[in-house]
Amino acid sequence: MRRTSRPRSERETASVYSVRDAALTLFARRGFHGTALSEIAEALQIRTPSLYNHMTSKQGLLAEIVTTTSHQVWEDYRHAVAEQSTIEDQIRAAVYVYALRHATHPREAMVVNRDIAALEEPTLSEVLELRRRHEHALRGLVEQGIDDGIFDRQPASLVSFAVLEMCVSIARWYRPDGEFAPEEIARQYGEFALRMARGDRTTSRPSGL
Amino acid sequence: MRRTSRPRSERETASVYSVRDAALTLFARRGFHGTALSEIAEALQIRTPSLYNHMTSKQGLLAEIVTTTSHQVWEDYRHAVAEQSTIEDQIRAAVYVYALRHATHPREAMVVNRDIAALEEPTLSEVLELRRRHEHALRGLVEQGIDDGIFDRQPASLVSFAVLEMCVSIARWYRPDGEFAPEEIARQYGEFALRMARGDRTTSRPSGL
DNA sequence: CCTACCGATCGGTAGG
DNA sequence: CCTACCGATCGGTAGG
Repeated sequence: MRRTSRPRSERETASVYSVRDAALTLFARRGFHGTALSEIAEALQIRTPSLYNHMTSKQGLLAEIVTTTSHQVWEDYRHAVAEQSTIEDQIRAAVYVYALRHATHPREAMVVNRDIAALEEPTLSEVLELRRRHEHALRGLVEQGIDDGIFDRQPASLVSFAVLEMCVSIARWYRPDGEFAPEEIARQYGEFALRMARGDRTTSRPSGL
Repeated sequence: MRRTSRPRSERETASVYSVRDAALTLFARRGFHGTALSEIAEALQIRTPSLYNHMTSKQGLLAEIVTTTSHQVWEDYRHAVAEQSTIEDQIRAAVYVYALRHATHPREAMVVNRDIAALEEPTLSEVLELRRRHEHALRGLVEQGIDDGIFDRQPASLVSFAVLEMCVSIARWYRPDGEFAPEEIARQYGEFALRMARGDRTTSRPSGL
C-alpha cells in the first residue's frame, strides 16, 4: 500500500499518486515554500521536468491536497453528526472523527494548517469557506447545548476554536509507533471537548432526565 | 509605540528594531520561506542591501525572533507557577500567561509555531529544548494533580499537549478589535485546562478538605 | 521519461 | 544608506 519514497524498480514508473504522496511528505516536513520541485523529483528518482507528466504545477499539487482534505473533513463531520441524536453525542462524534483524521493523516493536516496562505484564488476562498462552515457547525452545537441548559453559559466561539485547534495539533506530535492508538486519542479528545463545554456542571444529563 | 509599516520620514532611518518588526509581520503572514528580503526592505522603504546594516542574515532574523520568544515563554511559566501554591492555581496561572502571550504577541506565536523547522543548528536544538522543558513542566503539574487525587486518572501527556496547542491557536484567530480582550481569553483558557484535567470530577477540592 | 534551457528571483557581497 | 553585481536556484517550457 505505502509507496512513499519507495524507489522505482523494474518498469515501474511515477504516477499521479506517487507524486502527490512525495509532495505531501515534503510539504509537511519543510512547508510549501520550503520545498523545491527538484526535491520531489529526487524522492521519486526522476528529473524535475518529468514531474509535469503527473501534475499541472506546484500550486496545483498544493490545491489538490488542501481541497481534498478540506472536503473530507466536512463530510466526516456531516456523517458523524447525522448518526447521533443528542447534542453531547454529536459533539463527541464530531470531535472524534476530526481528531482521528489528524492522527491518521498527519501530513495532510500539517499542510492544510500551515500552507493555506500559499493557496491562490479561487481555491483559497473555497477552502476557507469549508473551514468556516465546519467551525460554525460545531459552534452551533455548543450554542444549542448552552441553550438547552446542559452546558455552561460561556462564549461558544472560544470553545469551538479551542476544541478544533487542539485536534489539529495532534498532527504535530502523533507518531504511529507512539504510546497511543489513533482511536484512543480521538476518544480522549472527544471527552476533553465535552468537559470544556460542560464547564462546572456534572457529567449527568439536564435536570429533566 | 507601534512602528510597524510606518514609512520613514525626515531624517528617521531604519533600525534593528524596525527591521525585526517588519520581518515579524511578513514571516507571520507568509512564512519564513515565503518572505523575500526584498519585501522586508520594501516595507521599510529602503533597498535590500541596506537591511544588512541592521541584521546579520535572514536566518539570523528568524533565530532572534524564535529564541527570544521561546525564552520569554519559559520565563513566563516559571514566574507564574512560582507565585501559586496549589496545583490547580499553578496550572491556571501557567495556562493564563501562555494564552495571554499568544493573544498579545500573535505574530511571534505564528512564526514560532510554523517556521521552527526552518531554523539551523544550534538554534534549533536550543529552541526545541526550551519547548520540551515547558511541555514537561506542565505535564508534571498534571501528573502531580492526578497523584494527589484532584484530577482524573488519564494520560497526562495528552492533557498537556492539548492544552498548550489550544493556546497556540489563539494566534490564528485573535484580532485586537475582536469580541474578547486578551485577559478574558486567557482566563477562559485557564478554566478550559482545569476542566480537561479534572475530568468527570467536580470543581471542589479533594475529599480531605 | 529525458536533456537543454528559459527568465525571474533568491540571499548576499563589493565598494563607496 | 546606495548602485552594481554575484552565483545559485527557482518553477516551468521546448522538443523529442
